[in-house]
Amino acid sequence: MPATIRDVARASGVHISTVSRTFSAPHLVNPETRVRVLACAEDLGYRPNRAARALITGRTHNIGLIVADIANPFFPPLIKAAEGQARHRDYHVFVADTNEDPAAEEDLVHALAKQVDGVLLCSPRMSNSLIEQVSREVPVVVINRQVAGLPCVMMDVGQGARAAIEHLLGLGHRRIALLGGPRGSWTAREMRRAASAAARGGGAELTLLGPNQPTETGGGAVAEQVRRSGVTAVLAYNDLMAIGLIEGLDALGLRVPQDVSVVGVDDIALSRLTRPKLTTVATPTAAAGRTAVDMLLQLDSDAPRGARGRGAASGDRRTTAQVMLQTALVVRDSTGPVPAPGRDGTGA
Amino acid sequence: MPATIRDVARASGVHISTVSRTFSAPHLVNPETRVRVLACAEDLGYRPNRAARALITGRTHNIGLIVADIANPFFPPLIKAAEGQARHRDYHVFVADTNEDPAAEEDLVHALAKQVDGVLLCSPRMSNSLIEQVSREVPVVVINRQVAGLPCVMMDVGQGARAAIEHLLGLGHRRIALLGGPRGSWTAREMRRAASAAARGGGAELTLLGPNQPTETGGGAVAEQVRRSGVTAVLAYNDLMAIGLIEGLDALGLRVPQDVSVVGVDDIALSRLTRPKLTTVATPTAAAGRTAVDMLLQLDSDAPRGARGRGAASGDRRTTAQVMLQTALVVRDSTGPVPAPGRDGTGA
DNA sequence: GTGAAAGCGCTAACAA
DNA sequence: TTGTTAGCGCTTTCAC
Repeated sequence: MPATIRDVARASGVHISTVSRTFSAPHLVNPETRVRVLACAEDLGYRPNRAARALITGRTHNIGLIVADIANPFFPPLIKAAEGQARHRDYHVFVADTNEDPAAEEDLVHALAKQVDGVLLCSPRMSNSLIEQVSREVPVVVINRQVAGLPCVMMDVGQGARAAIEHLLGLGHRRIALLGGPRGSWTAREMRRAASAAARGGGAELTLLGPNQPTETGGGAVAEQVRRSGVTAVLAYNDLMAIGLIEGLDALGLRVPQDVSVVGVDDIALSRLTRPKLTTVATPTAAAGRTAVDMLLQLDSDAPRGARGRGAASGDRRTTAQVMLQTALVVRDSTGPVPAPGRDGTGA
Repeated sequence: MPATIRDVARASGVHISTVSRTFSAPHLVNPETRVRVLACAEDLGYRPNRAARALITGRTHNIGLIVADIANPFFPPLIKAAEGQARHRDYHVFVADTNEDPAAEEDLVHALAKQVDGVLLCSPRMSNSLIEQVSREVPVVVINRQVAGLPCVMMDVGQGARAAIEHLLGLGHRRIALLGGPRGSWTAREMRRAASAAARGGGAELTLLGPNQPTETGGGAVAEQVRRSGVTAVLAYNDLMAIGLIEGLDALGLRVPQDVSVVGVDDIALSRLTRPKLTTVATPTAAAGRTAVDMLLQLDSDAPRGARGRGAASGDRRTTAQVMLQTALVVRDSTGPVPAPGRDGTGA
């Protein structure tokens, strides 16, 4: 039913290769021929079949975007930005959800590999070595993780965690807890490292709680632990956990920020809408999505491809960019001065 | 670099057509040959190229999912559910964002058409006639809208709106406002119709405010109008607007639910986390995503396709299902009894 | 049960 | 500037 290149050729009285050129190398065809072909194409509603084209050019003009959980509010802005940037460059985006399952990540990369020019791996839970391995099958840009030798887009959560701890120190807190994230998370590791250093430098004690599910439920689940630990402030792995924790503390009769200060990470839209409004480390998720797409497409345009170009210099290691995006502490209402001794929730 | 069917054929000493059969019609090949071929394939890391296969079978095993705004919290659960269901059936999903732009919707369908077996149109802003038109190019399932002759998955927001109004009537409210949604929204129209009827039936006066942007900002923007209108309760087009409205009313010194009751629609995750917790009409978004995928794939398996089957009975109108999913009112803390006269925010 | 051959829609040498 | 030819990776008749 849909018109093919042959239909257009027939209608405009030229060979199919001329039609092909009209679309993929217009400058190589006589202007008059071109307008005629274009008119016929328009007429028939012809659009080149990208899949057929990909078969020979080696470029699909598709990319894959693999995330742990589409419904986690951290990801949608990233997905939206990546998709927008990709489409702006005339690429379509496969989105896939792994449900936080490392094995699903690997499967997905393999399944998508033939249909895409590259894959964006967001906050992968796979091991670094596995990532390197799959990156030999299809170009990969990693988001939210550093993998040596691979292009990566990271957010400087280390700096963010430091800023958060210093903010808490400045409010007088000396007993602080870090609500860790999921096992295998690069972000969680970076936060831990930076928060520990900052706490140590400020003469504060940092209690590590975790690993935890990076969700509201995960945050609520540790409320009791937080209470028992006697800390006066908490830095959570992300906003969702922070919000869950605040709810949990509330249920235990502890007020935020009067009894306990809580800081999140990500600055999801939600963090502005809860009561109290959340103090959090804003991460540039949309920028990360755009940047990652640009890097992937850059990689792609460098790489030799296609039926003919195969086996050429495709193995050369070009300098692989690693980008670190800045974060910023946003102080809202969930942090406050350390409570006076005796006023804390564990006492009277 | 990636292994092709020919590599496998060479390695296992059979013709490529035998390898092909091993994957697409295993029962037609001798068990012994089959295991040998499979072993070689495994060995070489061979996976059939779906795009090449699609060229001849006419089935891409991809679907398109077109939404107005990925970052609108209403959509991610739907996207997640649809993607999960699709992948469960061995389909990959292109996700595209139109930024609420009807023209972008049309472009996207055309751009995706050749690469997918069908498209899911979520809350489309296009006209019905345009939807019918594009549905002739590629199978379409419409979500959140009724289009005659096309398969549709709807949520019964009419019933939901009625339940919400009745809930408010039961609390004594007689002056109620309906915060309308965006222009061209089927949901907005259904809500208006049902809410008007229910209000009339209950002897209440319904003030229509809108159309509005279906966002938090859109909700906040009408707070002043709501105050001036003197209503004691508001039914908002969606939760985001309801939450924005509550914020806006708060800024004007009006308390929810003491001064004004507010009901949302959708029951997004967020609605459980704000203060007050939102009373809202829960819509089964995940179920809608799954159902729509199932309907699309059903359609797909009915349709004759492929290079050979072309032009057969592809024009026949099979009975196109239209599914209406139930909604449910969830009463939380943003609704309460009508304030006693004199206590309302416009007075002392 | 397997191989030979044609061809899906398209691009890319090469020749004219 | 245009046409000819070969072929991307795969499936599917049709013989054998």
